[in-house]
Amino acid sequence: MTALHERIRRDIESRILSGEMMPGDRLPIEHDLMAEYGCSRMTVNKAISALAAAGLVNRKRKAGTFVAAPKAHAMVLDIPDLAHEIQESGQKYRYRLLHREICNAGKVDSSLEIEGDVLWTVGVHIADGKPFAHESRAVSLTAVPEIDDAVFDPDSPGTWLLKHVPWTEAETAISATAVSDREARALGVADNTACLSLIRRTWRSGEHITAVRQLFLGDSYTLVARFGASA
Amino acid sequence: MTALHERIRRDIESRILSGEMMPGDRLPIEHDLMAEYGCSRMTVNKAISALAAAGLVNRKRKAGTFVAAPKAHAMVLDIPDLAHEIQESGQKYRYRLLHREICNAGKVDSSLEIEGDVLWTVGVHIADGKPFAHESRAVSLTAVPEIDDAVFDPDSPGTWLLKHVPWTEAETAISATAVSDREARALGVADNTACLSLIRRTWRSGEHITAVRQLFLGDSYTLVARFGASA
DNA sequence: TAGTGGTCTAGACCACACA
DNA sequence: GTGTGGTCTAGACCACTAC
Repeated sequence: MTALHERIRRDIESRILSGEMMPGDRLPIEHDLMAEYGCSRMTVNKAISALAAAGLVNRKRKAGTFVAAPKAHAMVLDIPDLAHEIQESGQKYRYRLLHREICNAGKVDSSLEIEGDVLWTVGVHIADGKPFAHESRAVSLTAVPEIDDAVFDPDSPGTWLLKHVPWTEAETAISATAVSDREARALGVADNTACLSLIRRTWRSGEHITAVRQLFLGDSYTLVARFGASA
Repeated sequence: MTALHERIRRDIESRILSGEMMPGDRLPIEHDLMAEYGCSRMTVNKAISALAAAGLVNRKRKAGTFVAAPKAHAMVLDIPDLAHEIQESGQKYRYRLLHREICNAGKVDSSLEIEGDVLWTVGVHIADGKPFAHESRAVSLTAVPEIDDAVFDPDSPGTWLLKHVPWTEAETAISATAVSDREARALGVADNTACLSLIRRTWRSGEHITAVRQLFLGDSYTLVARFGASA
């Protein structure tokens, strides 16, 4: 038994997603939907408000409720967790630490855009013995002083951070780049191979916690973003 | 004057996003929030339900409402519209059609994964006279027969489709690749330059409308996905 | 079993935008 | 003015589940 407001929402949503109702079409007014479903206005309002929050419809006083034009930007991007993803597919995951150093952020890859004293780590993510991704990470020692005591060979610094330091904001920048010679060696590929570069920065109440740059081989890793098909 | 339920939602949201409340912490029960804000239970419920819908809290009967652990996957990806983006930055946008053909989908780049008879177009997006992105697109003639009459030199096929054929579902796959010699010539770059590849497919009520593969120079184009900072 | 959220009602007044 | 959504109330009963 699904809730009535949920049934109303799905009814209308499916009419929109199926193309039966086109962008710009006007929905019945709340009063008519009350009659149609035999319920109170609050229930109808809850259903339509949910659609409005999801961006499927626009509501205007006096004018009514209209099917919105789908927005191509603002898709939902699924960024899988490396260790989890690999283990799910039945492969054996491991992180291999290549470099670890306490230093000033100025010494680290400038694309990470972090400041102050940091713990800088470089390593590779390995699936069934095969290098899968290269990672260069800086963790702010001001924000996370206790990370100095952590050990990173079975688990990656990312896993350690997830367990110990919750973040409240994150940003991921995606671009393509050719691997440098050092990175190519670590990954076991030819120089200048095309790689997908993910730079992720996380904050906690405005304070920068960590920045990481991960390189994936271009032909073996794909990110997918979706819009629609919420059913 | 903001609505009361909105004020309650923001109050609690800011306590979570600031890190004042940690994942796992329990929120006050609805009855206590009623007293705190001097309102009815429906109003409190609307505020907390919105937080639950946004994934910031988890609600459990008998147990209470708890701050959720932030999910790294499911970030919001902003995919800018090419023509719009370029014109906003004060540059002059143009699309140059390189190839146009009615053919069977089998002849087109297999990565587009489309079937049946299609209109296949290849072209480049140009900003201030400089090639910016390479595009190969297939449009289903079954779904959009009228596209045969369209002209694509001032506007791109994507722009035409946006105006004429609303879609209901979309998927974007992001990867990195080295450009082929033909693509490199069209873009005016060296062979094997690392590029960001976006493959987007759109549907309308389950029917495949179009698939497009766009290549961007790796060092001049970045996608950004965000989590948090909803204020 | 009892505490908590999930849902719903039948009203009410207000704010806005179009006529 | 008038029609539409925006918000809110003061209850009610139910469903789940941790205790």
